[in-house]
Amino acid sequence: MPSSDARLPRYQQLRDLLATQIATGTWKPGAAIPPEQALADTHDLAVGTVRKAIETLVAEGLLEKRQGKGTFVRRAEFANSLFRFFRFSDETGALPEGRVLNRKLLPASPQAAAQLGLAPSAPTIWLSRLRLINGEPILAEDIWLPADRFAALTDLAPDQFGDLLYPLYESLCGQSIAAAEETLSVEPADAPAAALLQIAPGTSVVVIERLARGFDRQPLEWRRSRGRADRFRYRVEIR
Amino acid sequence: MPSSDARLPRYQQLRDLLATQIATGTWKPGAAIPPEQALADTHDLAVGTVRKAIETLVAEGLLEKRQGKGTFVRRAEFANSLFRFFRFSDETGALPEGRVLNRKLLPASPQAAAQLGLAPSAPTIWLSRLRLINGEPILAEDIWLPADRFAALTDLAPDQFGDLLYPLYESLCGQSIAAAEETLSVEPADAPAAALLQIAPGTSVVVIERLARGFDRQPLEWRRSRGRADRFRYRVEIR
DNA sequence: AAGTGGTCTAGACCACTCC
DNA sequence: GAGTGGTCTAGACCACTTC
Repeated sequence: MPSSDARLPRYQQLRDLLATQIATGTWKPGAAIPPEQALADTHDLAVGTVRKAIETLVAEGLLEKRQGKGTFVRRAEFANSLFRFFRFSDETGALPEGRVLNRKLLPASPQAAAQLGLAPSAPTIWLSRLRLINGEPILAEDIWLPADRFAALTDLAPDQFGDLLYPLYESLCGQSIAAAEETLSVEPADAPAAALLQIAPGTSVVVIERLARGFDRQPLEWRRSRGRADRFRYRVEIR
Repeated sequence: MPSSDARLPRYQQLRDLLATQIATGTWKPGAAIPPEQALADTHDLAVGTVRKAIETLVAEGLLEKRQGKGTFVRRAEFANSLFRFFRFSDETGALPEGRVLNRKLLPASPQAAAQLGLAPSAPTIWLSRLRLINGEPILAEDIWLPADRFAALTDLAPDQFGDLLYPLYESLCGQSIAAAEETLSVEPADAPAAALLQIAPGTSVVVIERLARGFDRQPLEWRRSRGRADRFRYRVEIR
C-alpha cells in the first residue's frame, strides 16, 4: 500500500500522506489545505520540512500556492493541458466537440491489455468517439478503459458524456489523469475511419496512440486516435 | 545584460550568476562546481540559500548532484534527448547518419528571420542536410543559423560536419542548445524533397519545424525537416 | 491588524565517497 | 578520517491578502 516507510525522509512521508489525502478527497479540488504552521504542529515537524513536502507536491502538479492566501488542491485541467497540444487549422483554439458514437463492454484487445497492464481478454469498456471542430470531423477515437475502475460509465447514455472525458473520469469514477505518453505515426485510412472522417479510403491519416496514467503512474486509459492529415498540427516543447 | 537585478531574491541572483558561469565555460561540462560551503563563503550567503539556487539549476537540467561527491555541470546529451524522440522503423535505436549536402551564406527567409528574431534578410548560414538509416534517406532538413554566432561553420568542409550538429555548435561556436519547440504537420512532398527522400512527388511527408534555444532562451537554430511518412514514429511524454 | 506563504539564516547531524 | 551533499530544526523578517 502507499503507507510510507518509516526509513524514508520525513518530508517524503508527509508528501505521501498528503498525496493520499488529496487522492481520497480529504480536501476537494480548489480547496485550501491547512497552513504550513498548522501542518508542522500536528505532525510535529519544522516548518521547513513541511515546506519541502509541499514543494514536491507543487512540482508534481497536485498543489498550487498562492502568496498570502494559502496552498490549494489544484483543479485538474487536463482538458486544456492535453488538448492544447493539438492545433488544427482552426487557430482560434476553440474546444472541439466530443461525440460518443458507441460504448460496449468488451474483452481487452491484445494491444489494449498489454498497454493497460491487464490480463489478456480482461473486461474493458470500449468507446468509439468522434471529435469535431465547427461540425467537421477531425479525429476518430477508440478508447479502452479497465472495466472495474470505470464501471460508472456503463450507466451513462452516450449522449451524456459531454465534450471532455477526463473531468468525467474524475467526477464519476474518481480516476484522475496525471500524465500521458503519446506516439505519433502515419498510415492509410481504413474504410471505417475514412467514413467517420469523411475522406477517401487510403488517404493518409495521423495516428495518435496515448497511454494515460494516474498520479500513482498506473495506466488508466488506452486511446488510439486517427486524424485527418491535412488538418493536423501538433506542438511540443522539448525539455 | 543578464546581470541580476538586486531586487531579486538572493538565491535567484546566485542562480543567474552560476548559469552565466556555466554558459561561458567557467566550469567545463562534467566538471564539479565548488562545494556548497565554499559558494556560501565566497558569496556571503547561508548554505541553505546556496542549496536553493543549485536546486533550481538541477531542476533546469544544468547541474547534476552526486551524493558524497559534489555537484557537476551536466553534459549536454542533446543527441540523445532530442533524437531519441524519433523512432523510425529501425527499432535498434541506431544513430542515423547525417550528411550535409550544401551550405550557403544567405539572407534569412522571412519565416527563418521571424523565428530566429532577426531583422528581415539578416545574414544566416543555411544548411541542406540529409539523414539516413542503413543508407536509406529518412529526413531532409533545411537549417538556418544566425551568421554572426555560427561564423566558424563557414570554414568547415561539408563532409566534416559529422553525424551530429549540436556537439559541433558547442565545440566550434560555443553555442549550447538547451531546449526546443517542435511543430509537426503533414504535407505533400514537393519535387526536391521527393527526390532526396526517394519517393514519388505528392506523397505525404511529415514536416517537423524546430526552433532550438540556448540556455538564455535565445533562439539559435531554425530547422525544417521533412520525413517519409511511412517510416515516421514520434514519441512524447506529456507532463 | 492578523494570517498566509516567501526568503534567509545558522547550525546540527546523517549518509555516501574516497583515500 | 575528511569532504561532500542530504535531512532537519528553530527562528527571523518580508510581501501579499483579507478584514
